[in-house]
Amino acid sequence: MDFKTSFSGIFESLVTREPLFVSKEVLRHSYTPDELPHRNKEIRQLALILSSALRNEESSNILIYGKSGTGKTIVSRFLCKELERTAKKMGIPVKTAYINCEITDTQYRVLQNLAECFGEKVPFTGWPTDKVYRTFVESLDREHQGVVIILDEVDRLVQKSGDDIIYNLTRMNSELKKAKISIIGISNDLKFRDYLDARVQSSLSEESVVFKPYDARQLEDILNQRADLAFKPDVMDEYIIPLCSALAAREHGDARKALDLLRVSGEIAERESAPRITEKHVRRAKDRIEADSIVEAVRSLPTQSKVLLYSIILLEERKRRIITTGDVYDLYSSLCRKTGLDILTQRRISDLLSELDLMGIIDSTVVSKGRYGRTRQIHLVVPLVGIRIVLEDDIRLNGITNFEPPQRRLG
DNA sequence: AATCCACAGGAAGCCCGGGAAC
DNA sequence: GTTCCCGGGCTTCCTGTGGATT
Repeated sequence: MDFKTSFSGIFESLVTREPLFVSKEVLRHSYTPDELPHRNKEIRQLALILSSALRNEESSNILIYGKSGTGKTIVSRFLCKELERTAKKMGIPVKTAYINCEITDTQYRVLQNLAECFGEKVPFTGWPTDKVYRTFVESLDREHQGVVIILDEVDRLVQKSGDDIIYNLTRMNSELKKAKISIIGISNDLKFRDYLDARVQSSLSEESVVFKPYDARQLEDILNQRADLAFKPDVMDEYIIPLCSALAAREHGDARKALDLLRVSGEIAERESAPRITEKHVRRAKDRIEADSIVEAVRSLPTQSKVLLYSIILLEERKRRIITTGDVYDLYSSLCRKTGLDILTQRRISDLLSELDLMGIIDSTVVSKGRYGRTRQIHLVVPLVGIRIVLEDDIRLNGITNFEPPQRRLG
């Protein structure tokens, strides 16, 4: 390689390049714009329900359904902000709390988080749950106030820890003397209601609002609105936004994906010092977003899952026949012996495989092979080479690279 | 029709680290 | 220090199962 030609002028190009962005923040998920296109109906519907908090009345609990990237979270947060602002102007005490149940996914932690939102100090573990509950109730009831609690991804919480928390929260009003509480549950799962106990079902979804996926044209409006703020004028071809919208619309109208796509396209173009964003950048952005999320997911896997995944890769490379749970477990065990790691039971491995399946790293289907039993058929759905490198990067997996798996007798 | 394989996946309970309260 | 709680990772034990084989 000729260093003189390849690197000469590198600083000039960095200094003189014109950034395409005015503000990248506008394209991030955390940004809440002043206007939310194509959600007027839902906003009005929800505002009507929540407005009773401003009249110091008990307001209904609400369940919001919709797939990811349909604006559920952003609309709820927007409304809470507005509610608090209006209440402050009117001199009415209203407080809102937002909890993401994907992270806060046990009864204890939800209550602990809520208590902390209201200024209580509760350790993240140690107390009996009912004590945390009491602390929270007392903290709420110290003054007359309306309280709105958003439980985002509430389906995850119920799936993991049952619906006791929801039951307790919805029942809380009968215990409160001064404060009034209402709950907004947000769920990605449209069938979520069916998993709930009948009592909880009726009390949580006194009102329900469905957020339909955006279609390509609506996504375009959203992107246009943000792009005006995010980019300098005239930095992209006019079909870039329709393209991003169309690509995202194919994936059930996920606005978040559309925004990511636009932002990353811009970043790629900027890094190349391109004067404009073109289709080429969008295509590349799409590939990169997909690859990055896989690599990140694999990198953050616990060691045991990494070894497990590594054995799937080795088997996949041999391509002898369809991979089953038993095959993977055999190879996994010998890898563990070689590295000195504990060998987990097949039961546990079965769960880890389900997790990998859920993450979309492998694809597995349970099939029955008659006399030859019931098992999972497994295959990798991510690029083999890429994740192999990520796995071999892990120091703890040292010593298993270039591992020759023992031949397994054929069944 | 009965059998049997190779697991899937539920239930219960253990162990550990983290923490509070006494 | 002892005793209590919580949650996560894990094991043990278990029942269930679809269809080829007997």
